[in-house]
Amino acid sequence: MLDIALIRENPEIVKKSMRDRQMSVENVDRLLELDKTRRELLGEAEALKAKRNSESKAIGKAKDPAERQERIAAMKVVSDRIAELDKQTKETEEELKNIISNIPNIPDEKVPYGVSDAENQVVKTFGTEMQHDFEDKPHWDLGTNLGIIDFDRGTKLSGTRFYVLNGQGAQLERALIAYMLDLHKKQGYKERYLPFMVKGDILYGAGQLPKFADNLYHDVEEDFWMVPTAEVPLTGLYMGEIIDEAQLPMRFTAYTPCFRREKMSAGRDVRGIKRGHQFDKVEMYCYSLPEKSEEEHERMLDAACETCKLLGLNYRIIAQCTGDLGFNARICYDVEVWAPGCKEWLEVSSVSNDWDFQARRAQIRYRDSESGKPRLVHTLNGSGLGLPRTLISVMETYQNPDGSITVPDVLRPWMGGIERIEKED
RNA sequence: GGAGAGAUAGCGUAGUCUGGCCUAACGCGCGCGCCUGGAGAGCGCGUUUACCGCAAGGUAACGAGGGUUCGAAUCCCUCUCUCUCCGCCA
Repeated sequence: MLDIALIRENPEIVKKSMRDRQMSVENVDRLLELDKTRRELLGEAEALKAKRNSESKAIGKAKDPAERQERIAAMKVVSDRIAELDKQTKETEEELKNIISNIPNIPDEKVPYGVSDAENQVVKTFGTEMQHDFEDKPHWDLGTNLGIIDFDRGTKLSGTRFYVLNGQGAQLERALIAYMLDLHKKQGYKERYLPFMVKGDILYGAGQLPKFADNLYHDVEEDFWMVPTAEVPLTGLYMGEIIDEAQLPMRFTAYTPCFRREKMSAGRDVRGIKRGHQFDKVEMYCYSLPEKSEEEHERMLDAACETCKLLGLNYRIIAQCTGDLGFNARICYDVEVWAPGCKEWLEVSSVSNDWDFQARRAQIRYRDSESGKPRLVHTLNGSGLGLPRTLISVMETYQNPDGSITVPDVLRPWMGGIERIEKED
């Protein structure tokens, strides 16, 4: 959420940011109108409340019954007017909140302008669009042939876009999770094991509601929401709190499955495990001092890249353009890994600095040691990494001519020391 | 799922029966000052947040939301969470 004062004073900056994001801006004028109305209503209501408070005290002290009755009757009129004003204020604030909740963060000046993800910019490439000197197979063939991915039984259990990992496939998934968590721990991120279902207000605080409700799974009976990313509970951890300045930065890492409804178009990303309604992810998150958040952003991007590098994958860094930038983000870099079998770059991480945008919505503050006043923290989040696509890249990058898969060195401790995944009996 | 007890400021608690002197006492913690060679003890002062306003100042918040009332921490309703006991369960 943006600061209403900022919108009031610089509506053109907000409008430009929304145009850059290819959004319509007419709501901004309505918002300014509501803001003005709200302050007028408050002014009148508060003056009347001041009068009522003092007069009510006086009534309490008044002895003469006739005088009391007279003053009570007079105050009744005032109270009715206050009730009316409060009602109008509430309605105004509801509409205002509804609009401001849907205004996205303002892109950083470093974010390149672009209409869609087609205009994202490659910042740096590490490695190549490599191909083996034999015919590269896509992971769905590799996985099916080795018996480590079972698409049919996944569909049987849960429908389209679900799959089952078998044996060493399952173990490889588990190994990747453990490897990533341990790596991020070394990088200074503290591990958390979190609930996979959260309450609605946590999703609101993280910026997922109300705008993205139709991408979420919701248990109506108990009003639980399945997390679409660990970012949501990681934001919720300190929602509404005032953090001791000495505690910052607070860096966390967590594994969770992610649940997304993804009303996907038929025919797009249908093969393999690239996009599903449930997938594993290891996330990084940071609560930062405002002055340090750019530094933390670099640090987090490095942490995500190091994961790819140590796995021996070919990867590149992409700067999201204004048209692709996520709602909460002020600036965001994607990390993509090369998959020689599918012959495409796969997004495995988005590393965003949300600035104070998410913190304002979730009311996450710290006490500034100099002024003694609470100030909003900056929050950052980044995948480290998304599992299925990392698994794809590992399988396809490390495939051998006979269809087996060499286990990357760094994963072997979690794979019982085996060097190669071969067809199981 | 059943029965009961609770939720007040950083923490612990008083106030609720009997509405007004309660934005709210007290203790602990924390901060500043005095005292001290230094520390402690002691003493004094201070210690929530948001919103409106140039300011003076004002308004709001006692788990959340609604209601009654001139006036609600206090009375009524709904909900959430915590604890204890019983039941059930991986």
